[in-house]
Amino acid sequence: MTRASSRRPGPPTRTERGIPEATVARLPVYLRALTALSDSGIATASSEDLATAAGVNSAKLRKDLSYLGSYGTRGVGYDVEYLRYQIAREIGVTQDWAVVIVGIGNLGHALANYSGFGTRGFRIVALLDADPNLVGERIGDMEVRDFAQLEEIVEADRVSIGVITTPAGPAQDVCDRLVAAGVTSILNFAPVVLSVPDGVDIRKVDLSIELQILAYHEQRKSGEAALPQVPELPAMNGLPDLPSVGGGVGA
Amino acid sequence: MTRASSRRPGPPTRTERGIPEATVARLPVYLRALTALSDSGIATASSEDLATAAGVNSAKLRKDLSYLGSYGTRGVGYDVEYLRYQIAREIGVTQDWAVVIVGIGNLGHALANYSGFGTRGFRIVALLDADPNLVGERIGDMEVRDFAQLEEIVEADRVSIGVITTPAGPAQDVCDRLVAAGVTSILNFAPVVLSVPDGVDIRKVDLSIELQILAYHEQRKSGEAALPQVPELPAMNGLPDLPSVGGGVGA
DNA sequence: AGGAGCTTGTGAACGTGAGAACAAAATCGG
DNA sequence: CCGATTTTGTTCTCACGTTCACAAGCTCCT
Ligand SMILES: NC(=O)c1ccc[n+]([C@@H]2O[C@H](COP(=O)([O-])OP(=O)(O)OC[C@H]3O[C@@H](n4cnc5c(N)ncnc54)[C@H](O)[C@@H]3O)[C@@H](O)[C@H]2O)c1
Ligand SMILES: NC(=O)c1ccc[n+]([C@@H]2O[C@H](COP(=O)([O-])OP(=O)(O)OC[C@H]3O[C@@H](n4cnc5c(N)ncnc54)[C@H](O)[C@@H]3O)[C@@H](O)[C@H]2O)c1
Repeated sequence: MTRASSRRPGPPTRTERGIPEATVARLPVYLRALTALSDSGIATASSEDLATAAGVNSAKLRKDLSYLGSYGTRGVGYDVEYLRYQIAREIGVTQDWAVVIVGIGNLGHALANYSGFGTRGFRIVALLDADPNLVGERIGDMEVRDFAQLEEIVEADRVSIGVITTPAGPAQDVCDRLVAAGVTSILNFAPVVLSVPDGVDIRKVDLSIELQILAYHEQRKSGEAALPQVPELPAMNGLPDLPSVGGGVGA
Repeated sequence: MTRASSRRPGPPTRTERGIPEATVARLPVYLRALTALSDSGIATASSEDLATAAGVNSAKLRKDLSYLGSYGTRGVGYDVEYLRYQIAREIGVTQDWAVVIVGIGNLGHALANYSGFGTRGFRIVALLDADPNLVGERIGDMEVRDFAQLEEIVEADRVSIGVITTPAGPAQDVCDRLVAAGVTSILNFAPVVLSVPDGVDIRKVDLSIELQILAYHEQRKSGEAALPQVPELPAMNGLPDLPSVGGGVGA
C-alpha cells in the first residue's frame, strides 16, 4: 500500500522482491500457527497440517510460502523452527519495532495492558494523551506522558509505528503530528478516514464496520425466504426516520 | 445436478440479490461518510464528494452503489438522507441487533464502555465472564453476568451476534457454546483460528497481525537500498534464536 | 540400487475486483 | 424548446487472487 515499487506497467513484475499484499496479510497467521506447533513440540509439518492450523487451504499456503523461497522438503514437509524464522525475518519481526499509543482512554488502556505485543516483535515505548488528568497515571510499568512530548520521544526511540486511539475528532490532527514527527506507519482505531502523504502506511481497525458486515450476512440468513419483502422504494419524502443509524463521527 | 436450476455456472450470476463481498465491506464506510455529511447539514453530494469523504475513488463508489439500485440523479448527485437510508437498509442496521460480549477483561471492558455501537444499530444485551470475581461488577448501566447464563440470554433476547474477548485458550470452547446456543455471527479478538459450522459467519480482529503487516512495509522502506542484505539462508542448525518471536497462543 | 509413496513448488485456468472511459439522463440558461 | 453542462450508471479491460492439477524431488523400504 502506498509504497508502489516504481510503477512499471509492463510485465507482471515477477518477484521483484515483492510479495502480493494478500500473502503479506496471511504471513502473520502462518507465523502464529507455526509458533503454536512449535510450542506443542512438533518439529515438522506438511502444508496440509499448516494450512489446517492457519485456517486456509493448502494450495494457497504453498503458493504463499513459495514467494519467500523454497523452504520445504518434498516428500517431508516444512521444518517448523526454520520456517518460523524465515517468515519472521521476511515480515521483519526478528527485530523489535518501537510503538507509541496516542489516546489512553478505554481502548488505549486495554492496549497498554496487553502483553501480547512484546512477544510478537513490538515494544510500546510511550503512552501519550492530551488530558492533563491522565498524564502521570501508571499503567503496568509505564506512565502516561503528555502528547506534547511526542516529537522528542519519536526521535529518541526511533519510533516508526504509531497507534491512534483518540476520538474521531482529533484523529487527523494527531495523525499529522505523528507524521511530522517522523512516524511512517499508523494503525488507526478512530472511525474516520485519515489522509497521509505518500510513503506513510496506514491501516485501520473499525469494530463497528466488522459488526455491520456481520449484520449484512445475518440479514440475508433470516430473510432467505422468510421476511416479508422490505419496501423497495419508500417515497423520498417521509423516510422512516432512522434514530441516527450509521453513527456520527462522534467519540 | 447438471440441469438443476440452482448453481448455474454460465454467466456471472447477474445481481441475483448478491452484492460482492468487497462492496459489502465498503458500505459501512459510505454510511459513516454520509452520516458525517448529513451532520454537516449537506443535503446532496456527488460521487466525487462522497468518494473523497470515504477515501476511495469515485468510479469504485459509483459501481458499489449501483449494486444497490439507482439511487442517484444524473447531473445532480445523491440525496444524502435518502442514500443513507438505503445503505442502512441494505446492511441491515435499520433494525437493532442484539450482541453479547464474552470475556470482560481489558478489551471486554473497553468494548462495554464504548458508546459507538448503540448509535450504529447494535445493542449490547449482556456482558459475560466465567470469573466469579468479575460477575456482578457494574459497567455503565450493565452488570457482568455468569457465562453459564449464555443460553437463556441468547434465547430471551434473540441474540444473533457474539463477540469473543477471552484469551486464546478458551476461545474455541466459548465459540462452540455460542454456536450451540444459537448465535450465528461471531466477532473474534482472540489470536486463534476458530472453526465454526456452515451457516455461521465469523470475522476476526487481530491487532498483532495489523502491526506485523505494517512492520513488513516498514522494513521495506528502510531496506530499500540501505540495510546490508540480511543473510539469505542461515544454516538450518544454529538459527539466531528468536526470543519467542511470533508470539504463542497465550493470552 | 530401484521403485513406491509422499509432498512440495508452480504453471495454467478460473474468478473476483479495480479503474478508465463513455453513453444516457438530468438540470439550467437563454 | 434546445443545447450546453454536469454527473450517474455501466461496459470493457486489465490486474490480482484463488484453486486445480501435476511434474519434480525427496525418503524409505525392499
Ligand atoms: N472503546 C471501544 O471499545 C471502541 C470501539 C470501537 C472504536 N473505538 C474508537 O476508538 C477510539 C478511542 O475510544 P475510547 O473508548 O478509548 O475513547 P475515550 O474517549 O475513552 O479515549 C480517548 C482518549 O483520547 C484522548 N485524547 C483526545 N484528544 C486527544 C488529542 N488531541 N491528543 C491526544 N489524546 C487525545 C482523551 O484524553 C482520551 O483519554 C475512538 O475513536 C472510538 O471511536 C473504541
Ligand atoms: N487487550 C488488548 O489490547 C488486546 C490486544 C490484542 C488482542 N487481544 C486479545 O483479546 C483477548 C482478550 O484480551 P484481554 O487483554 O482483555 O484479556 P484479559 O485476560 O484481560 O481478559 C480475558 C477475560 O476472559 C475471561 N475468560 C477466560 N476464560 C473464559 C471463559 N471460558 N468463558 C468466559 N470468560 C472467560 C477472563 O475471566 C477475563 O476476564 C485475548 O485473546 C487477547 O489475546 C487483546
